[in-house]
Amino acid sequence: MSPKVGVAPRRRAQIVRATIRCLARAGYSGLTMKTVAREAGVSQGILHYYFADKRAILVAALDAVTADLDRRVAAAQARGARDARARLRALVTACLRLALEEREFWVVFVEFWGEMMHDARLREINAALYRRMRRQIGALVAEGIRAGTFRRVDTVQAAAVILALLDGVSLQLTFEPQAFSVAAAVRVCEDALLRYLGREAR
Amino acid sequence: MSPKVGVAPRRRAQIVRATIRCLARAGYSGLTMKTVAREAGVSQGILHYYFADKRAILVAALDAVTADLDRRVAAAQARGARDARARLRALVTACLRLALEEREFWVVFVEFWGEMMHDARLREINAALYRRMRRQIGALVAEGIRAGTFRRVDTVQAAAVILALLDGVSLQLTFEPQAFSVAAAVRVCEDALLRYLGREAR
DNA sequence: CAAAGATAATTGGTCGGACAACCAATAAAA
DNA sequence: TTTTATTGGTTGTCCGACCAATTATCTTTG
Repeated sequence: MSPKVGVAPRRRAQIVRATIRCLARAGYSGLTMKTVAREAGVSQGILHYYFADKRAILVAALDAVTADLDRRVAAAQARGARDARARLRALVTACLRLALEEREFWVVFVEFWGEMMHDARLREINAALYRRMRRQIGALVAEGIRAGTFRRVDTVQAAAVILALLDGVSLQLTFEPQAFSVAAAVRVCEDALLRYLGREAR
Repeated sequence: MSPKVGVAPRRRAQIVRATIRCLARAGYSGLTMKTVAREAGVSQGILHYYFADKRAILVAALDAVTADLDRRVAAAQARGARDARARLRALVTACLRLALEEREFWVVFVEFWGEMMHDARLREINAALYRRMRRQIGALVAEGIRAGTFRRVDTVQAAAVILALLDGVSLQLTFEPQAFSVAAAVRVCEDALLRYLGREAR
């Protein structure tokens, strides 16, 4: 299909990054091969040299976005404190900041949700990301339980709940940024989660 | 622009409903005036008689979907028990069932999220829906507080948190229906919310 | 190590098709 | 008979895909 050596990987990445920028700027419906080619600074024909068709570029773009998303989350975890509660706060902050301040990636991610409804391949990429996220969050919760910080909650359920809350709050932050500040959102989320996970009511 | 009497309102509604069905089936990117016209059983020319352009149809469609969404939620509230806790459960159940069983509306709603990023008019319609939902949920929480069922939480924050949780869980239900059943999702949500709102740990 | 040959990379341009928008003609309703 | 409603067909535009031709980059070999 496409070469595996030489400049190929770099070109592919260049095209994918250009696609993400175009998506962030004009949206899914405004995405054309022409604008992508111009954004990447290459000719239109080359897009079909590196990708079978437009859809293949989209799949690669979602792959790149999801990879970037959990790379960022992992980074936030790495430099977080050892304490489970502090690491949970770090994760929450990282996710919410991403939604409001790194608009490009979050916008593209939300745009893909609509397409996933009608494309199993995109859906699977997203499902894999969510499995990784839930596993990571679940491990964090389990750690807190072992340390006696959190109550003995079902870690699988807790991971789903926490991820859901983050997605939902991120959405509200994105659509109504004037209604909530990131700091306030982090505080609210943390408060809600500590109450959900806490061993006793404050 | 478009007539306000005669068959006009019915035709407009007919076109909008056809648009929603097409969106649910083929997605935003697969939506064409031709398919909408065929789905509505009218000619293509008439779409431009009742709507200025394609975008206007989309705006009307989002209007219809949001109106339907909070009509359904309100209905679930109306036949719910008087008790705040039971009404919260009814609201949670209604929202989650909507996401999984009334796929048509939920799919279309999620598809619009992507477009909202690039269209202020769509964004405003959505923001209005969310304000109504939060107001409704906030009132429910306030009622629970007055009755002594819930702790003295900030009702505005609580409404945002509850709505966020519902959106997030609905998304996971939609993309990975095999991973969660509706019943389980309702149970998990209710457990999480009661712990969040409860006056003391169980 | 350099010329030659092979392969990879890139271009500009073309093509059929489909799209949104428009309109002239006409049927139905008031 | 005037207004409202509807049609079928037309139009110009733009899209994704494709391709022939050209250049750059490796590989082999004399």
